[in-house]
Amino acid sequence: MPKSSKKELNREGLLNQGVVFFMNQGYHGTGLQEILDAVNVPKGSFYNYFSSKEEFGAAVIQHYIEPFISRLSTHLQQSGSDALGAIRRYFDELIVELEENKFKGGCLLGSLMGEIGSTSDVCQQSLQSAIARYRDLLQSGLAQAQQQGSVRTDKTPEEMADLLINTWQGALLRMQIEKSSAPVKQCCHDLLDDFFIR
Amino acid sequence: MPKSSKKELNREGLLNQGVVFFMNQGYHGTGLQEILDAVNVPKGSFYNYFSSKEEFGAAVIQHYIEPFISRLSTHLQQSGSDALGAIRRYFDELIVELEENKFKGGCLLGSLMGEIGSTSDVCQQSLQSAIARYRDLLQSGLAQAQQQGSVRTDKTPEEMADLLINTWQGALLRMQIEKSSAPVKQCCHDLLDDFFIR
DNA sequence: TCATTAAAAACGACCGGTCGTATTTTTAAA
DNA sequence: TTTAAAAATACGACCGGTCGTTTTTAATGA
Repeated sequence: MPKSSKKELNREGLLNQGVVFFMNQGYHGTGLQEILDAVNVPKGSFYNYFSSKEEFGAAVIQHYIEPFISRLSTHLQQSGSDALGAIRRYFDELIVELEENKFKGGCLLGSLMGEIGSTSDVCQQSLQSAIARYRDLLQSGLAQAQQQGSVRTDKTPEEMADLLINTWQGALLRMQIEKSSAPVKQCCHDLLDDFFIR
Repeated sequence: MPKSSKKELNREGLLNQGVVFFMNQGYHGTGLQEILDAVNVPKGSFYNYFSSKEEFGAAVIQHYIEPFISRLSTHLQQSGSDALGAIRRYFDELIVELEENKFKGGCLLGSLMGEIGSTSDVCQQSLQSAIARYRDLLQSGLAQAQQQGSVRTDKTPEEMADLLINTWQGALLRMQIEKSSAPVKQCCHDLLDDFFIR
């Protein structure tokens, strides 16, 4: 086995487990040891992969958002003349997975925004860029939908993308403590089937 | 000074500082010692006031929501025939204060929902009841506004109250990392000046 | 052989919580 | 009303453990 790929494999494993633990227990609620044990990486080796827990956190954030961007991007590319439908189907997919996970977790970005968004500059910047990338993609999808006539044009795509992201985040928090998918479903219905339509 | 009130005073001080620290640094990011030092209460005395950090957290949550409920309640009572205006003015007030605080903090409920909403049963229940109380009040205000003809009646007050709370929470998270009041302003405008009106 | 990297061991600081004890407050009997 | 017993509170030292990080040693590759 090539040595360089094993290191990359370990790094990937750390990031994956970082997502899981940070999501379930929060940033300060998760010790490096837990993550390291889950990937069988010695504690002393951690700093060969990341320079600090904070930098690790920032990397986890970027690692977390990637699949969401690529999935939404795929949906948008597939459905040529129905961008709004693509967005609907994308969120419906997410809701199904949330239900499968019994409403544990929610969104790592939302949780970390509240926990360390104001205290860690490094993570704050990572959160900023992650959300900006996500927002830009959603915005382009809504712009498509506007051109296709399925979404109101008296609001900018940016405004609607921000509103959708923010409401989704709030609904995810709510879902966690209500242990119900009603908030996220309501969120999608209110915005995608009503407010965004004119 | 009556001695019995000193205990109540200490307890109150602990709760107040608990709100501040939990909001700025999160639950796991805040040590009891920090809070105790801020109120000049010895470590050993803490457990005369609260049985554990977790129970303390649950109490802090209830302590936090109280002023918001009474403030919104006051606004609703004052403006007899303009419940929607009362809600608008209430949130406008909050926005001003958020700007004064330079967007540090946000909402304790939102932060704690993400951080410990899934791990601490005690705090989860406290969050549930706090939000339910807040939601019920907002719901009654929206119902008034419906009867007054200023809010659409094809959606239930409960649905709109939930949507407003969730969007507000998400916007507060967003505000923290963007260091701008634009998200919360947008949230109020989109819902209170558009979506709720028909 | 000698740099470079992985891993083990150790670091001090701090965590939430407990302990014994001193002091105060409450209760109830005298 | 006084007094004794009991319950509650105040307090700081201290518990075992874990935190994130650093230093030191072992292994590896050129």
